[in-house]
Amino acid sequence: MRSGQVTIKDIAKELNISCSTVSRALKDFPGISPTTKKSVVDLANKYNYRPNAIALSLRNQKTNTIGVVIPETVHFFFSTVISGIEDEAMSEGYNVMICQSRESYEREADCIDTLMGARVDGLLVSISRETSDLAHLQKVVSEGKPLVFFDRLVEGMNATSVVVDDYQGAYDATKHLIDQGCKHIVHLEGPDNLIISRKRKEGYISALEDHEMPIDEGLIIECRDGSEAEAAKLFQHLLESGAAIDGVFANNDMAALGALQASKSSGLKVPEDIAIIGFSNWQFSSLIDLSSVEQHGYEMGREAVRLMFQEIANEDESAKSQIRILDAEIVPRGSSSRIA
Amino acid sequence: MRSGQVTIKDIAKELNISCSTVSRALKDFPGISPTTKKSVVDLANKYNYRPNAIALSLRNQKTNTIGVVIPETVHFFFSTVISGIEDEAMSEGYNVMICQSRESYEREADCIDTLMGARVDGLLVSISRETSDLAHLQKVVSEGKPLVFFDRLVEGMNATSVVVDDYQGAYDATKHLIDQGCKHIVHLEGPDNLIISRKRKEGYISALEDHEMPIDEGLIIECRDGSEAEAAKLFQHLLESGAAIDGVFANNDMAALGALQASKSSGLKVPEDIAIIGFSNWQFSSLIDLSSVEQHGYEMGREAVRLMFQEIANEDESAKSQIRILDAEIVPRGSSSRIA
DNA sequence: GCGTTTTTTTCAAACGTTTGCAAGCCTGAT
DNA sequence: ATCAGGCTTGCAAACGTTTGAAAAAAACGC
Repeated sequence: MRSGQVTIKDIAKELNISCSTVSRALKDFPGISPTTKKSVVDLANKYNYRPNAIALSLRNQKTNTIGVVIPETVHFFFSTVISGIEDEAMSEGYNVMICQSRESYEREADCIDTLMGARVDGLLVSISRETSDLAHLQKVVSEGKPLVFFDRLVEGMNATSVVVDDYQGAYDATKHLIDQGCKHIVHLEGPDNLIISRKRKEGYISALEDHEMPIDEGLIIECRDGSEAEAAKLFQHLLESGAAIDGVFANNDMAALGALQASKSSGLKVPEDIAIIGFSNWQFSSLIDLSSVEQHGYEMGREAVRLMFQEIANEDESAKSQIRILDAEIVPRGSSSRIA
Repeated sequence: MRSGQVTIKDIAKELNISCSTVSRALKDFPGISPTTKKSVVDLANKYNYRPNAIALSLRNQKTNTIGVVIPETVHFFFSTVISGIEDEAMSEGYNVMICQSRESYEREADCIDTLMGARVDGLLVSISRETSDLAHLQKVVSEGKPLVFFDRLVEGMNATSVVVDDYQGAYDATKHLIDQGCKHIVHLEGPDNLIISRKRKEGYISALEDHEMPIDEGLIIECRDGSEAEAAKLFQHLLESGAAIDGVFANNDMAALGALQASKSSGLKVPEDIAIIGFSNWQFSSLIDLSSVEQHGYEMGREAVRLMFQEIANEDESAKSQIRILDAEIVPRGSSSRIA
């Protein structure tokens, strides 16, 4: 018995027939005698034969694998997206190969190189924070490989993308606070170089304008690293300055948590004195009853794969470069709900 | 220009030389004239040549890919393990292919089939909750494919495994509560059919015994689905029964959170009236200042890959079937720390 | 100019699979 | 007998790469 897994050759040799016959017998091709077919199938089962996907890929020039480049898998949101990607891909008989860029440009380029070397049938990419040079991505499309971006929109390249509507989510979140009676709403803003941060800020401002509320630049605070501690410190500072505040819309749930902690330690009641809502609906948010905005990561993953399949199927350029914008959905919880 | 990526053949044709020459030129083989080498390398760069990993795999009978079968990627712990797996694998030039069993036996078998078909060089498996029949795994080892289990130990198969020391972690957690002065410690137990639940319960009991404290079966409560709501309800019930309780060691952080909420809503102060510690050190635990036990998932992932490489390298059976037990480490936080 | 060595290049096979085409065999009609 | 026609099977090439062995080309000594 040979060491590795059984191949068509092994079966052919043992039955003294040709590989062609075995191959055809295994896939119900017409023109194979029932006797032969049975003996082949029996032996294949006995030896637990599995077609060698590598050989198939080489022959068919198709790996049935899609590559995913993502900043981090440990982030709850991204792992949710991956889940959606896997489910949708698996249901179509595709495998998924994941690489983490760790928010590094260099690693991202490496990942793409590796996946291109593995001859994946398409690439799903959420670019790293560092990435501004797009040469490595241009190469991908110039070689005719389907490419779909998700979550993070890439400016300066017209490729198919799936993103969540940050503007609308932010607008709704802010409007929700207004509906709860908030008059002085702080925005804990994300890093200015990210598109999502800007979109969310715009949504916040538009909501205020639409409700004829003043925009107070002093109530917009940038949280650069987006950590809980940073937000808590900055927000505490703001409270101590004596500003009248009764609502917070944070760029992410971590920052919202920071605001929550600062509020409580300042003796303010949530949501009575101050209503708080975050963004992203992290797992912990439901646990601590923090209102947030759901980004539907799972659905985003599935949609990205669906668009990918469209690109793989359509040789023509017709379906290219569309941008799918998914709705963000506010999830009101205890931290912001004053009205029963 | 042909559609797909450039191959050695393309380069050979364009330069009117043979594939062999191109291949050797690209990898600094001796016996290639400098002129030829230069022209080949230049053209390869120009066309952005990348060796076809599929073809290489077929030829070398080695895919440089390891397969991972895991119940869920969205669990924080598992995604941490994956992170470790990826880092260690990548550093050795390996790719990782991940399949989720979704805690289903059938899907698990499917995953393994797929990965075997993809001819991964080795398999890393954390079995599903449903799995009791081990035939699909036996097949893997009988075909000589390296197999390493992680996190969930498999009884009845002697394969290499990496697990965390649940017993010791539970012992330390319980001892920690005792050290904080707790006299009546509840254990919120996990489902009895899981080995980890039993180990943790044993650790809890041993710690009590070693400190000459009575084992009160009434203080051991089974939380079957391990949700926060379930734990809160059961614990609330226990409190209302008037039992004297001043400490809780929960099988996982979700249950611990349930106990925390029930305690607070009953007007008990944490940690003064009741000290609480969970298990797994989920991401939210640090955020809500819940004490827990860290399982070092990242390290577990790396270690699993290291053992895998050992198995791939060692043809002999010498290094087989070892069990690596990683230390669990208690992370004391506000929910249990009475002593400053 | 010819034999000999050295340098450079090519050939061919292999990895596992599929598939168009050709070939073998058998049956029955002429 | 011969041949058409239908079943069944085999051959060979292809996918992209590597590599031992052989061949070709160049360089050298005389």
